[in-house]
Amino acid sequence: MATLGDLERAVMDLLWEHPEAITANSLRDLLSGRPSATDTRPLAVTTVLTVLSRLEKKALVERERSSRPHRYRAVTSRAEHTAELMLEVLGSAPDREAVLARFIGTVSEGEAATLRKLLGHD
Amino acid sequence: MATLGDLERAVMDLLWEHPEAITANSLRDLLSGRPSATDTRPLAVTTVLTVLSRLEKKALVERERSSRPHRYRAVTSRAEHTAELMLEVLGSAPDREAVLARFIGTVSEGEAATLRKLLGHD
DNA sequence: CAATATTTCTACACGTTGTAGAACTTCAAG
DNA sequence: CTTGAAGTTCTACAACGTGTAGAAATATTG
Repeated sequence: MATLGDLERAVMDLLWEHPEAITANSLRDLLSGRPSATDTRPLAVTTVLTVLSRLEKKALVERERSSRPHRYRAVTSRAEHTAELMLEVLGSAPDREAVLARFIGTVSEGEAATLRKLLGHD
Repeated sequence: MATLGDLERAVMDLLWEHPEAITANSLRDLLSGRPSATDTRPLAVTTVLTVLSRLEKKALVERERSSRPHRYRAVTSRAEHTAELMLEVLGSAPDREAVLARFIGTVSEGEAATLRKLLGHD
């Protein structure tokens, strides 16, 4: 699972916020409105299409080829994706428990409470 | 915090296994012995030095410039490093708790037990 | 000092990402 | 059907990171 570039990331963020599939043109408009794009020339649609293709190849995005302006949607939710990334990072460690210990030591108290709840029963 | 390439990773793995600072030449030898290097020409020591410099720039490695063949050591333990990476991934999520929920749902029962212990008191 | 070991510089190939024009395809209006 | 607009795919290139290492500079040691 490769890591995302800035634009790919921005596109994914938009797709994650949009439950319904969305067109490349809409995405371009949304991208133009985002903070980091102020005072920059709006992206060409082809640019957006290129990153969408790449994201599709990475299996992060799915497209409806049926509807004419193709519509794109994220394959997984951001939470799922992020959790997968975390597991991927953790997975490569031979000392998983030590990692978890460090990790736990850093989350906020509120989150620790959430974790306790999630782990609750046993 | 950038992500590591294969060789950078291999070097870090060796440094993490070696508590004492170690020279580039030793590292080259160790690298030649590792599984993925069988039937490959051994790396040039300059190659190892290059990646060590890059790792130093990334603040993952520290070198003793005092001793003549410089000696290198990892700045943090692998567990620390991995935990930091996990936090970095998690940090970029606006829905941290949802991510944690997914995450918890995937760790093994043994690890869940460890987590409970770590979160133990409340 | 001269030979040798070590380190730093410089270089290049290859893959990824941002970026977009050119060329091709499809669809709707006439 | 034809044609033009809208949409999609191809092709390209620059910038950057990484693997790789020779050349050049520097330090050690005999």
